[in-house]
Amino acid sequence: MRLTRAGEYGIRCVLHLARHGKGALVSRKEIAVRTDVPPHFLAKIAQQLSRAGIIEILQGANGGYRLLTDPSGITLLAVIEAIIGEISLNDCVGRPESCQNSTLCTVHRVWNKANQQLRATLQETNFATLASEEACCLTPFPETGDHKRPNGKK
Amino acid sequence: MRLTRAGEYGIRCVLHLARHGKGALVSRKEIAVRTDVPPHFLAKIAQQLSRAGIIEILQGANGGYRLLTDPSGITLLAVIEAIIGEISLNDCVGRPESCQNSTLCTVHRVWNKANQQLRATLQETNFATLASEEACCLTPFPETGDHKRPNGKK
DNA sequence: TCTATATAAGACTAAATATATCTTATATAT
DNA sequence: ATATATAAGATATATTTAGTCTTATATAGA
Repeated sequence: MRLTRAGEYGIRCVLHLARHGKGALVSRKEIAVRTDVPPHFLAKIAQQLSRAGIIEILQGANGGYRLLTDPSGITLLAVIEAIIGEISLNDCVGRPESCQNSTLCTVHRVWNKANQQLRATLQETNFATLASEEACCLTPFPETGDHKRPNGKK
Repeated sequence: MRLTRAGEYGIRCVLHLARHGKGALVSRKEIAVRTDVPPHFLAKIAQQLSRAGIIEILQGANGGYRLLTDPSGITLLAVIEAIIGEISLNDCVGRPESCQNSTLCTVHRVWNKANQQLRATLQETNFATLASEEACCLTPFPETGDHKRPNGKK
């Protein structure tokens, strides 16, 4: 498991849409600017959210994105997994062939427990709650628009 | 957070040592073969475990590694964080300057909660327990010794 | 129907990270 | 002294992630 930039951006996107409520159409450009996500990158993320049934994409002039369901029915888990796939903390790298019986492996049991807990926690949170509170990952106003990679670590 | 190969290898290494008990000296070569970890890579990992005070490294002829403390006092969390640093699910990428007040941000609160849970779960597990049970990540007998990257996904 | 505007989709580039190896140096038992 | 074992850092390679660019498609409105 790793919350990639794409996953983070997906959360921002849905959070922004959630503040407009279910069905409200918001242009990709507005979302991109307000959430500080590169427009083309946002397009990809939106496609994944669309395939997951979370948003609807409207093409053409005056197009944009909108939530298909009420924010209260959209969990943090659903959004994240729409982007990065099902969360799994333990990749069981190196020796997958011998890991079929992972119920026998004590190490994997721990990882699996942790994994379940993590997914449960993320599932408890919905975007109605998130949108009603403060978030530091949405800009109140347009930004400079530069998207050089920060070289922050980890 | 991501359990890298190095982290996985670190667990295997300590698990193998734990089966020999505190203070028992095991050569790097033996560990490398039995845990299927490239010897030079193991050396690096061992250095991190050593700096973390988990193992002691003995140089010279008949050298090797050994646990400094009883396996029951070594947690899964300690080993993992010795290798990959403190676990953090949320990198808060993109906008670290505005994330100082993460207590205000509802999204971060969720991540932080999940993060605490995860670390707690990994801390509950010690290597005496792990070593007493079956594990699928240790080979009973020496392997071929080839270390091509598996191209398994995710 | 034409034009402007908006997104779709995939190729492509660049950067960061992870993984593994190689070389030279150092320590220790015999 | 010598053989054996690990230390430490440089280097190479692969993979993944992040972001951009180009061409195609869809829609509203003149």
